[in-house]
Amino acid sequence: MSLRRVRIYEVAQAAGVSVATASKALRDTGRMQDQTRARVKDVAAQLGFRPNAFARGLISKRSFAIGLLTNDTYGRFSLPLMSGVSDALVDHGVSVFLCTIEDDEGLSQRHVDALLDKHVDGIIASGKRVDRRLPVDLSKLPVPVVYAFTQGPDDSVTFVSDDRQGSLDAVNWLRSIGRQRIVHITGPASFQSVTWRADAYREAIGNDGIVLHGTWTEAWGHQAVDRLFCPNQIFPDAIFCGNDQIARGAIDALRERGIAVPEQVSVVGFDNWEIVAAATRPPLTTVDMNLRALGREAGLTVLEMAEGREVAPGIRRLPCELVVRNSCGGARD
Amino acid sequence: MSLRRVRIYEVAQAAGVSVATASKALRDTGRMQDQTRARVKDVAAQLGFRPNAFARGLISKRSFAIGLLTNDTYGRFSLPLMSGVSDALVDHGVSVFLCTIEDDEGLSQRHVDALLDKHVDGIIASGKRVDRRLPVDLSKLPVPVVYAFTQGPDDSVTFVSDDRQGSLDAVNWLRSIGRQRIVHITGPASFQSVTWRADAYREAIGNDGIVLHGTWTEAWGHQAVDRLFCPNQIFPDAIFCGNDQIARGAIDALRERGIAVPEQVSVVGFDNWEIVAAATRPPLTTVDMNLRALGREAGLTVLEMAEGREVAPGIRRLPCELVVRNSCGGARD
DNA sequence: CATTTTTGGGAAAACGTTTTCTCTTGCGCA
DNA sequence: TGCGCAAGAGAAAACGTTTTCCCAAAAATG
Repeated sequence: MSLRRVRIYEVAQAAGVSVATASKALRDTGRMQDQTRARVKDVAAQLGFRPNAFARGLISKRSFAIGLLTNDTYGRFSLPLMSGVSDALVDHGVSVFLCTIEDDEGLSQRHVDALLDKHVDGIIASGKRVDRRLPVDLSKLPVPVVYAFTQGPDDSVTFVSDDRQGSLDAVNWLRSIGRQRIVHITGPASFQSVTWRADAYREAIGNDGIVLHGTWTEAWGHQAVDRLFCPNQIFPDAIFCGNDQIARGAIDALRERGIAVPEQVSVVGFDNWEIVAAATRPPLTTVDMNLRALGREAGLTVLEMAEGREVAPGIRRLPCELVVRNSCGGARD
Repeated sequence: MSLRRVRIYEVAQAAGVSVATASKALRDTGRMQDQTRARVKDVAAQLGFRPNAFARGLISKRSFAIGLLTNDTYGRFSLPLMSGVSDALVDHGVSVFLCTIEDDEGLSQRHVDALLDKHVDGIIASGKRVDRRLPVDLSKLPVPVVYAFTQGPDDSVTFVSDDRQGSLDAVNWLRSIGRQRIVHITGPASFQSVTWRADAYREAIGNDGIVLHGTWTEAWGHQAVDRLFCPNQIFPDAIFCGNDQIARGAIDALRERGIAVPEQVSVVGFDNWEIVAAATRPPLTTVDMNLRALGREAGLTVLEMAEGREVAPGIRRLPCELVVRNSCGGARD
């Protein structure tokens, strides 16, 4: 390992110009003959010159690094987000520090301190719950902060998915394939996203409907089906589930009762968590929150702010997308 | 945002010493009266002085950042690993760049270039498969590299889990609770880990046993059970599965056939993928590869190398751990 | 008391860029 | 011919530390 790195000084010498001219040639600034510029660039490429980030940062105050803070240890939400951020930024030469802080205030602070010490160009705060804050105050940092899939202060730039639109799409899809008695099995009422999704469900079916609250687990999906499909009752012909795990539990329960999915009952999930959605039998039609896209937007936005452009605060809702598999029947036109 | 950062110059002034003395006081080097040192430190703390990482790096050539490269987009393996790395290093002031490179050579190269440009102190290469290499050559980089859960060159420092020991533990546990007819349902024979686990299985039961190869899916677990439990046959009384998804498929299939788990058949998985292992009914007893510990070791090792200490190349196998839940019956003493 | 050694601390160089001046040269124009 | 101006390029300052000398005073030594 360790070939000595070549400095701009060497490039300048080899090209027969001064260091100043070499720098200007490479950065496309200053005035000089096109020929000179080309020659310097050639030499630099040949020598494999890569400017020293420390020296450059010392002057420009930019590190081309950002931090992604998350309390989602499991990566359910933060990984697609991260992937989007990274995607959007790698071509700008920006790398991403991932810091998982699991609701520990001390740990969070240490991570944030480490990020600030390294002069990150910005921070993206993200979480596993859109209606909770991270256990650390990022509001008076010397770098720009954007929030994605977590709650920020009032005047912050925040990206979330449009749960209402996603839910409307899901329920309307069920209606469009002829389903009439659609119920909603979902998570704890204390979650903001539960409210959004349930409200949209009611809005789409045009009446109060049936909303069952429980936990975010397969077990609850099971149990809810047991409750809905007891004898001497008119059975639902479709279930809109608050997440994919509930949907999977529901589908398993339906199969155990000999009720055919999707022939007799259609099931839609929420999250498009591949590992769950692809393993259900039949594979699950579900709402994808487009977290990668969310990450991309968040990444580009924090970069803009780092470059000094003003960004209006507010909540940006990015559209969800219904991913049609086989748990509903019908076929999207 | 943006309170001007205080420079060491201001600290020196406020403490009535020179910049040189201030630096030495803070870094615990040089010679001076204890009282002077204490005073400088006090003032620095009071002013909230944080040394500029660019200036420092320019001299020390250290960034206190490392890169974690992985092609495991889904994070199944890389997230626990990352978590361990980060854990071990955050208290050394080191942050971790996460780069997911999904088997794309160009993308990999861009990420690696970005890391080198930032003068990372080291790189940890990791993957989703222990017998595959990343699509990029890290062998002649100017920074130390360690490999974790992926294959490196022959003379590299590599960390993997001890699949043999983990498998022996699992099968011996089944034997210790009285199981006699133990079969092994696992993934494609082309995987190194499949071979390790199957060999250990055979070693533990002392004969050839029954090994069924298929895919890493629930569907295969299902199917394999269908094949094993056809009438007019002596049924196995335990299944050692190559991963948790297969185990889940198997358990579901057993339940559908009215075979009681764990009363009639014990099932053990591999991976301890919480989301699967905790959702099976009953919850799955399974082998945990201790990826966090793996990450911790890899992190500390790459740091040692960054600090210039020699580390002997070779493959380090870290122990697995059997996590006992309810899919086997019995109870560990 | 004279010399050497140690102690405490400062001046300045170094790290590798970018950027702001400044300088020379050549050219157009009256 | 003399003047102004633009083009092209370089010298040097700046960024904020760390580190290497160096120096004066104090202490130890003979």
